[in-house]
Amino acid sequence: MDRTDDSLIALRRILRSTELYSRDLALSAGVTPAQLRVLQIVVAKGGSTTPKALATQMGVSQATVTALLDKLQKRKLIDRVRSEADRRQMNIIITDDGLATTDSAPDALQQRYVKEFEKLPDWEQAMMVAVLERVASMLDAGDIDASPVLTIGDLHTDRTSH
Amino acid sequence: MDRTDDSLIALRRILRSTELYSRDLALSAGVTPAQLRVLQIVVAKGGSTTPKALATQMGVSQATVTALLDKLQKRKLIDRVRSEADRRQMNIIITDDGLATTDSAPDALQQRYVKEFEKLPDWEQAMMVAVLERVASMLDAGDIDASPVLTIGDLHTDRTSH
DNA sequence: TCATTTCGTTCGATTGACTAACTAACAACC
DNA sequence: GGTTGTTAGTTAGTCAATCGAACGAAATGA
Repeated sequence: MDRTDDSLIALRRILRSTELYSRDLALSAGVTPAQLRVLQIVVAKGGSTTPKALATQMGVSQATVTALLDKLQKRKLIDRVRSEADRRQMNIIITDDGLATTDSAPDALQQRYVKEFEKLPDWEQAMMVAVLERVASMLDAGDIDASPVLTIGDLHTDRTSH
Repeated sequence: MDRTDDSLIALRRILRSTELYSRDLALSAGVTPAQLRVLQIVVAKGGSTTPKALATQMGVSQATVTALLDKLQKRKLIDRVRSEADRRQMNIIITDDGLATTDSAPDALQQRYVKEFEKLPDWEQAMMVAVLERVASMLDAGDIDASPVLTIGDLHTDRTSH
């Protein structure tokens, strides 16, 4: 029918697959999706960060982050340590149990996607990156700064997509 | 430069934008995302359907649908009418106010995306569709029932395959 | 110094989701 | 008919995630 519809349908499939995976991954890791996201961000930041940074990156309020951290701390997946440099800040530290939890998240989405992506010829990879970035910029409001860590997998890079 | 990371980052930006927009969208229509999604499905079904059908399509329990319908009915966006054919069933009928709500839902994400997409030259549209469908199939488990309505609520649809 | 801002938390509320238990209606069957 | 089982929807109770508002403690700056 229409190319616009085709592209919307494909986009929707992408969104839905990702969401479904993220739920399954979180549940099989024994935490909720939001909690797993927190753990993954802390890991991506090198094992420690602050509630403020988490709230910004996740796009939720500090109050929400506090609630999530309460649950994670109660289960000993993270620790809170007051910062020496700025005593208003709390350092959120991932524990060994927390690391084990993120490690045990199978992350099937990333594995499958990455595996298939890397099988593609060079020109096709380049084309896909170009198109995805174009779509992202078409959707991106511009006032969005945080690049959230979803359950697609860890990225070595830590950019704030502009 | 790592193309795999670049593509994952772009994907995350896409997911992120969609998620943020879906919130604003529903709020500016004066209903919550889940409630808007109920209204949209009822409209898509021709203005009337049953709670059971809604629950199936949304991938949530009937109890959840009942709670959503309670709120929508209290605001006179839908009506409940007991079926004559099978008196166990309720027909969920959208009201004029409900129709007005779905019509006024700006759906900024889709509108902006569509507007920009349709400005692109033909070959570029074709390339984008091809890439998006490829990504979708790389992510997709295989079960699809995608419509060209891009709302985040659809992410919870139809988890029968998991 | 003192006002302002920032950081994190607490509190109260709402939304959306679940399960379990219930009522009402239909469908078979003997 | 009456009994049994299934299906549709609701009710009740619970929980996670989220928000805004109000707060105390700490840093900043005029």
